[in-house]
Amino acid sequence: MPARPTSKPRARRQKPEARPYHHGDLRRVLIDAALQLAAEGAEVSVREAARRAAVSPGAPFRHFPNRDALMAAAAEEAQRRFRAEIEAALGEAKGAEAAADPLLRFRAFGLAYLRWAMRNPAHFEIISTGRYFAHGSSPELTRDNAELIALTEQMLADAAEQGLLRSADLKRIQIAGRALVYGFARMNLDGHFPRWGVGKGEVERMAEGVIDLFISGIATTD
Amino acid sequence: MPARPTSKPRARRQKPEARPYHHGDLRRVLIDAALQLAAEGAEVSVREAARRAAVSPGAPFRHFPNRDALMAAAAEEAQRRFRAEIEAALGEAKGAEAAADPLLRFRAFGLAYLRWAMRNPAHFEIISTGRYFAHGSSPELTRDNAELIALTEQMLADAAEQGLLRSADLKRIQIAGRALVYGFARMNLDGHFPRWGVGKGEVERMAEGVIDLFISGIATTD
DNA sequence: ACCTGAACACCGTTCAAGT
DNA sequence: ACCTGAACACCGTTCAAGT
Repeated sequence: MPARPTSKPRARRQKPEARPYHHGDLRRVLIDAALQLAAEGAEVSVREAARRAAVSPGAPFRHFPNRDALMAAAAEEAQRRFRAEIEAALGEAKGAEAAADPLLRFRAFGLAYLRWAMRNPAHFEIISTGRYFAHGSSPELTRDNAELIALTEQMLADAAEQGLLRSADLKRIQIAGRALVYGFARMNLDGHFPRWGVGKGEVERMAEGVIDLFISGIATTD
Repeated sequence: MPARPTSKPRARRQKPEARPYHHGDLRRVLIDAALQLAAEGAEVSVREAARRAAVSPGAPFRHFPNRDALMAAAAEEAQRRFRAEIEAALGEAKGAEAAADPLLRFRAFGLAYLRWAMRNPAHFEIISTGRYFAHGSSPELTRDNAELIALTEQMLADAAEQGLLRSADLKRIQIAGRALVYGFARMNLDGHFPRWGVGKGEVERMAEGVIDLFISGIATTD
């Protein structure tokens, strides 16, 4: 949408985007600024977000009680994007033979998870770290997360029903799978891969390899 | 060691612990303060460490060029303790049948890794996170880490030689194993376990279960 | 109803001055 | 050689005052 500088000065409400911000959706703008800052590898500070929104240092506190609340809101937004991509990937996988094979869907899930984490490390961190804010205090984050957990739980239950799993301890498999995938994502984030001899270009291939290793480990051998 | 307040005032060097600090090994004291702060769940700040050492805010900068250097020094100390515990655990395992079975040693390694991480989460974070400082800038951390990596590498090579592994891709197994164990430790650290229905008391048992699941997945079935 | 701008208590870091 | 204490530029947060 182009700006509309030709509108009369003092335009009445209707479209409150005549001047840059000042009256725009500051909340939204602050969240976007926070995500941008993180993506740039910078520390996310309320003041810098305010600066980018061209408002005074105190203005953000009219929309968020404190810094953690801003981070939580940013995390909610990032999680929304994360989820959208995972569900899109699962949607694609559904068309193929994956519809019948729950372990292929499990694989597609893990792959989508890692691909997003590899490509959006800073946003992934905001979602998953426990440092910035109490994850449990956001109902949206809690619900979203529970739904993703339920999704993989169902895949494993289906797999078990079809006799595809060597072990009946689904909870253990699920947590091991999540630890694997979360650990891989965090190794990337925390800069561990150089010392493991995994170069930038190999990371996504290695992600796939590691997922396949895990799945072949839990699957019945036939 | 008890203090020696009976020594003459103005005691010559020899034992520079007559007065609390002020001339003691401030560097050491600051590192310990940083580790204590982390263990208490507080933010580690140079100023607070200085306060605990009863020195002025500028004093630490005579021993560390900046905050990151203090964090790196704290990480080196934590890594030393971490390594000591892992090697002790491997030493014990060596007596038993584990000496002959490289996968049992691999298991003992993973268990010791997770046990330490579960019991010292804040120190584990200082070691492993990439945020506080550039891990590669500390030769000691780099060397220590490389040695631990070489250790597990050797275990897997032995296992492969004895025909205990289903796959010949040792690098992939090694990275998957590390991702599993690192991810589990971080899930604990980042407060994920409540939402996965893993209670405080179950975490260590689950750690064991997850390691066993992984090993049974990579081992030849016989 | 929302924003400004000054203020406060923090923090990392520097630097002259002290011993 | 090492530490103090004041200073500076930041940050989160509050609050009176403006529109």
